[in-house]
Amino acid sequence: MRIGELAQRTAVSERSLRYYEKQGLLYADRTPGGHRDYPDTAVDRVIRIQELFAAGLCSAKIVQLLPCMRDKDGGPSETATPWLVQELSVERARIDGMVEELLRAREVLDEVISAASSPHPPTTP
Amino acid sequence: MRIGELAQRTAVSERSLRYYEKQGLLYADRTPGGHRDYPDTAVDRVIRIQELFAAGLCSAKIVQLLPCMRDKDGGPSETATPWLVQELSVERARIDGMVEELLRAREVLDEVISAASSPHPPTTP
DNA sequence: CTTGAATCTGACACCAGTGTCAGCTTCTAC
DNA sequence: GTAGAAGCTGACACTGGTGTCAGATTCAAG
Repeated sequence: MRIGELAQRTAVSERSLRYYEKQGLLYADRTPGGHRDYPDTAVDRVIRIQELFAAGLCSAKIVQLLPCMRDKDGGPSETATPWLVQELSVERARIDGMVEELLRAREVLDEVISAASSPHPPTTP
Repeated sequence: MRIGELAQRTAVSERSLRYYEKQGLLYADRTPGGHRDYPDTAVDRVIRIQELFAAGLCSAKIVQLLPCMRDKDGGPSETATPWLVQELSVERARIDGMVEELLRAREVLDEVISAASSPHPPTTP
C-alpha cells in the first residue's frame, strides 16, 4: 500500500512514517518511480511503534527491540541478547515509575475536581 | 531556605526552580541582595509541580491548578471554576489513556524479555 | 498526452523543560 | 576586609518526534 493509505489506516502522519523509515523502524519497497510501497503488515508495525514511542522509548531502543518481537509478518524473530534484555528491564522499570507518577497526578486532579463539585466553600472544609 | 538547599531537597535543578518562578509556579521572597528565600512549604510544592509535569501537564495548566490545591501551606485554596474543571477532566482522560498505553508497551517488553529467558529458540515456538 | 492527485526529498521550525556557560554580585566565615 | 562559595541574570543549545513548506517527480485516470 502507499504511504497515504498507511497514514490513514494508522492515524500517523506521512511525515512520521518517512521518519520511521529513516530511523530503520519501518521498511518499504519502492515502485520503479521511487514511491514507497508498504506490505500489509506495516499497519501493525506502525501501531506497535507508536505504542513504544508513547511509552517513552526512543528510536534507537525500538530499532533494537523490533526484530525480537513476534510480529504478524512471521519474520524471523531474533532473541533478545542479555544486554538488550537488561536495557529493556530498565525501560520496564521506568514505565512502572511513570505509571505510578501518572496515578499520583490523577489523584491530585481528582481531588481538585471533586472539591469543585462538592458544595463546601473553599475556605471552610 | 536558599535555592541550593531547595534544589538538593527536591532533587530539582536550580535552573528549573528559577524557571518555575518565572512561570508563576513558585514564589520566593528575596533577601536585600536579591537572593531567593523559599519558605519550607516550597519543598512540597516543587515535588507536586514535578508530579504534574511528569503527568504531561504544561506550566500554564499547572499555574491554574495550583491555587485550587489543598496545600500544606494552608493558603486560601480557590475552588476550581467549571471551566477549569472541564480542562482538568480532559487532562484526566489523557492520563488514563497514557496509563493504558504504558501498560500495553510494558506487556510488549515483558513478552520480549520472557522470550529471551525461556529456553525456546526464536524460530521454533 | 494531459491533468490533477499523490509522493518524493530536503530544509527549517517548534515544543517546553532542562543543561550549561559567562560575567557579575552577594553572602558567609575567617 | 577579604577569599571562596553560592546566587543572580541572560542567552544559547539541545532533545526528538512532528508540522509544514517548496519545488520536482511520479502515478492513475480521462
